[in-house]
Amino acid sequence: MGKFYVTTPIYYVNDVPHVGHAYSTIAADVLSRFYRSLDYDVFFLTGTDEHGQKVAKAAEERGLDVQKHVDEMVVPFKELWKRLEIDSGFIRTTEKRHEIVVQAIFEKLREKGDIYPGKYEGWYCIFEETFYPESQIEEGKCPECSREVKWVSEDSYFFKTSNYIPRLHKHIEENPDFIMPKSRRNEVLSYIESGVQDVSVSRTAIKWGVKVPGDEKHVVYVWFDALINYLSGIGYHPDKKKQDPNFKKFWPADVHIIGKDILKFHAVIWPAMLMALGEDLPKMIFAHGFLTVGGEKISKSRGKVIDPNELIDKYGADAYRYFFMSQFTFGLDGEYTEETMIKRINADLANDLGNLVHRTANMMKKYYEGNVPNPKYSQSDKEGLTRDIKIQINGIPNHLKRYLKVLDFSKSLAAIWHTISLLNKYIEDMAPWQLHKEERNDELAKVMYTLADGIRAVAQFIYPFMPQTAEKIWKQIGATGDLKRFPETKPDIKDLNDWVVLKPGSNFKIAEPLFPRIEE
RNA sequence: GGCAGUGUAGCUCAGUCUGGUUAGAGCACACGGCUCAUACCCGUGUUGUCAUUGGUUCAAAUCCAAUCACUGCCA
Repeated sequence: MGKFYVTTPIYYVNDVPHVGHAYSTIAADVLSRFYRSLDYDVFFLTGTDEHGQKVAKAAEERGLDVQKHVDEMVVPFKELWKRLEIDSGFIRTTEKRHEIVVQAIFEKLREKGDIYPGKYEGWYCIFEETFYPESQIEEGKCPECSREVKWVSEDSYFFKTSNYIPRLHKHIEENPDFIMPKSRRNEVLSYIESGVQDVSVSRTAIKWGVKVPGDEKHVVYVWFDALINYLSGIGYHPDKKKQDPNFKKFWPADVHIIGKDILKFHAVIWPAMLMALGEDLPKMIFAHGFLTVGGEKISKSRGKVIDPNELIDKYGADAYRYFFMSQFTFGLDGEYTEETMIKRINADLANDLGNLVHRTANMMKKYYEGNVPNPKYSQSDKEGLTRDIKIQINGIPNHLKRYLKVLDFSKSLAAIWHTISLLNKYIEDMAPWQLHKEERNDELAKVMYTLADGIRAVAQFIYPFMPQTAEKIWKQIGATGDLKRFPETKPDIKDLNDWVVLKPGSNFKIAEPLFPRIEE
């Protein structure tokens, strides 16, 4: 089977984790679980970016040793990922395994002449850790954060980004899926067509960072340092003899999930670095949109930070995951309100999914003491509602493969929810309570089995999105197979009797509703 | 200032590339049905000058032009 390597950005530890961080990370986790369930060998990497001026300053303000400070700051991230059922590898840029690789890469590129010494002069914003051209500066203020900028002149190493731009341009043109969505791809194309300067990759004014080998008054620029995590996290080393076998197995990355704000670093500088190293480029860089509140970007300075922990406390991890994956188109901005979240939880999770499982459980108890009956599908089931259900379920795996290939999470969930609606409608149309009253036992057994097995399929479909709920359902319906093995599409449905997956006799229990309705 | 994108039902959006049956979905709302269920589910229905104006065409939400509003990237 194939391999799949997915990454999120590594998050800057100066922030407390917010919904934006969780958004990228959940998306990556869904992909990672999905491909695992298809039997791919999956590596999912997230982590934290812990170097840079801002971090050192924050530590100083707290009167703490910087390493100690970052050791503390990383904790809320790890805890949040645990709560959200994020199943990933984790890298910190202050780890030895990372720093060694950064230095080795720096050294290799310097020997190659791709990194050369020079002088950097310009307006610099300490907060953003970015230089800005004269034209963007108004009244000495940073165009991003409006803090004061300083004129800085310092020795610096430069990376010959410009060398690789023609090749990069060609690569982007020839690989339409390299930068997604398309609007971002156009942005990058027009940006590199306007001319790209070599980037400064070291600082002398900063101490907290990876030391430049052989020139220790320099520290490696945070972005150069940070991007390398995608390699160091899977055991890369420029010296092939020092590489971990994992690297060969997983590189190139199948998708880097990023926010649209860091597109240029990932779509221009990063590929240039990889070309300089002679490594393959990632297959896809997907820049998702921002979550907005009141139409504005969520930001600390505007006081619009939303703490994921609060929402998880109130609604649970799976409802959280479901809401953010279903509500927004991944490449576009999306407006967040808690009211919408409550609506979606009630309508989709409580009414549709939760109630489907619950009502089925009740009938199963009433008619069969909770033991899933053995169906006898007959000739007449070659058409009609039961077959419709089977066909619908049979189509889902391919839908999901197609949608998730382009990171369309909301369409994926919509397809699954369409199945859930059909199952609810199936109950209505077949009216098991009538069949029971009239003692049409064969028909009743067939309907109840179809429901139970339909729920089994739904549990497997939602597993990548809502692992806890899938587990709960799996247990509740008494399934014994592997929940985490994605059901494959059957090429042909000739005889429904060939399609008995959930074992008849399984004990389908009544349990607490999966998602209680939220009353406002 | 340059380039790009967006503007469709009360809300969130699909449809636009490759013009062509009465413009769709979900939510919300109204009515009806059902009763196994978490007052749930099922059915039916309402609402749209498809941003504006003009053009091309037998035919435009879809193509073209201009305008307005908002957004992004660059300067």
